[in-house]
Amino acid sequence: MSKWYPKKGRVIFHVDMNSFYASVEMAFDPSLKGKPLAIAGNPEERRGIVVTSSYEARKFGVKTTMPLWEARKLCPDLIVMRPNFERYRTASKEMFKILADVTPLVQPVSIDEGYMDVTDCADQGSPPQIAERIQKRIYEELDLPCSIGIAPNKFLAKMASDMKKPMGITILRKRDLSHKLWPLPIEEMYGVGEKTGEKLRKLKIETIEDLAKHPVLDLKKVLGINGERLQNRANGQDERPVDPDAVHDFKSIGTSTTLPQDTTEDTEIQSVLRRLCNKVEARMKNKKVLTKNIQLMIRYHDRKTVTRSRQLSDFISKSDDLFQVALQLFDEHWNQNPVRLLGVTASDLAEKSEVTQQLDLFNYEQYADKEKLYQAIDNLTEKYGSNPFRTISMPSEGKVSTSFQKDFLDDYKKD
DNA sequence: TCTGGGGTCCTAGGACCC
DNA sequence: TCTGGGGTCCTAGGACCC
Repeated sequence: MSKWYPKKGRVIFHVDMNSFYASVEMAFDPSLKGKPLAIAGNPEERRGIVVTSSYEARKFGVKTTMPLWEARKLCPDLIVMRPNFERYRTASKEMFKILADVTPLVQPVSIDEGYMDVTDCADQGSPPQIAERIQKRIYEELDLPCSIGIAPNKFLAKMASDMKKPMGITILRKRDLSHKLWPLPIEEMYGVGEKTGEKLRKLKIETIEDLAKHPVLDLKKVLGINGERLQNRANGQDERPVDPDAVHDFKSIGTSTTLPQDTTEDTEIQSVLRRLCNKVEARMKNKKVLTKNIQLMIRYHDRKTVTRSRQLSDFISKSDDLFQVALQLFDEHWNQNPVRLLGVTASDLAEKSEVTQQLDLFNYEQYADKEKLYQAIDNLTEKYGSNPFRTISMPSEGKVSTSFQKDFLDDYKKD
């Protein structure tokens, strides 16, 4: 039997920027400070919603996702700006640079929040000291407020950063659970949204403590595997590591738009799909990836939303190719009702360089040496899992069909 | 004259293969 | 003369988060 060692706990931070977009605008133009401000998509058009609002605006009841007309009714002096994403991205980069000065173990989860594993940063001071220093630097150097949660894992750190806003630092240890976490209403738990909240209420679960103590089989019946996971979290258990590389392996690139008016007009629909595909192409190019799966999203007047996708035999990246698939999906599945929103998403992505590298594998003169070929195959298998050969051919860069690859490989292995 | 746009993860059924 | 069981892939949809 192995010797028992006390398991060294982790120290995880969750850094959460306070009303980020609004705060960035205020840092950019200090005359906005102290005023009710909302950032909203398309303030001029109908269907604008509040994306972020300043604390001054929140006092009037303005909330994220609230339709703009409603926000203006609640707060007639509301200053409304459209988002400047470039500005936010720049601020975000600066913020993450400050975090990276503490440790490389930083995992961005969105433009305005991230986790840090500072377990091994004891040389820089106690966790609260480190957190204070981070908060101070972000405030003094970028003029931006943030809240920081300190806890033994991601879930608790996330909950902690939410407890004091703005400019809070909250420590949530295991021994604090019963008085800091458990009294919260179940809807405030990260991972519990509207639907799950309703299901839990039906089980008479009203606080996080109720969830923590509920028979787990009951939860599994209603929520599946998620029931068990939520209960573990309610009990302060969460083993997920802080993964600095998680940002790099993104899984899809998509864009969508709500039309100015619902339409059944074929030419308009086509031109919107074109625009969406152009945008996806540009973003894929930026990230140097190709796609093998295109998904089309159609939302109708009654907000009923339908998604249809197609798995392709070849990697594509050109707008024309994307458009061809998207339009085909549209024609096959549109029910002729007025369309409110259209979206195009590329998934099953692969890095362009690696797809090219895979192609090279089948330039087989290069692999006259069988050992070398097998080595190359093993490398790819290790990298991509059991079957790297499904994802090889690219129409635009030398025609190599999947079946050919398979046959070729079978032949090659025979002798 | 309500409810955007960017994502992730999970589930479930059917096809298909062995 | 009657239908197993496991695994993977594909598709569609739901839930959640910021």
